[in-house]
Amino acid sequence: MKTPKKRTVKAQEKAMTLRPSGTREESFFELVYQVARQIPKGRVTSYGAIAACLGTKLSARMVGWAMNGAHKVRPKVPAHRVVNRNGMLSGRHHFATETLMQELLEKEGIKVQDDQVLDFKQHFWDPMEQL
DNA sequence: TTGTTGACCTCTT
DNA sequence: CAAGAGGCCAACA
Repeated sequence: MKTPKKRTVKAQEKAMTLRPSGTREESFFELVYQVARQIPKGRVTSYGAIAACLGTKLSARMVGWAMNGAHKVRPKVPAHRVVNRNGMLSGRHHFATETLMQELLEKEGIKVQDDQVLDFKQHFWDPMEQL
């Protein structure tokens, strides 16, 4: 019996390539992207909400990391509609321009001030509501 | 190969 | 009420 606690790179790669369950390329990232794409215009959500929708609210960090390549995947993922639990534009620094996120949100009808979404609760969109 | 970091969230002291 | 630590998964050095 080999202690499975030790996850070697090979094991990870194997899990990603073989997929014992049968799933092919549905990794955490893909799920995040799909959920983020379902965000309606003029609405915003939080990383934790997406993570919770996937079943692992503890992996909220991964959601943010997934957004790191959001602009690389196609179709593009509206990462600007995703903010933290406080409604703060924590990821604005990672966009092409720091104001891009705010501009996009304002363009969709969302008011942002002080890197914070006004009426965040009002514009909040729950992924579980659609899924 | 291992170790550290990362656009977070929640609990505990 | 505020601050600190823990935990998740994946990519980078």
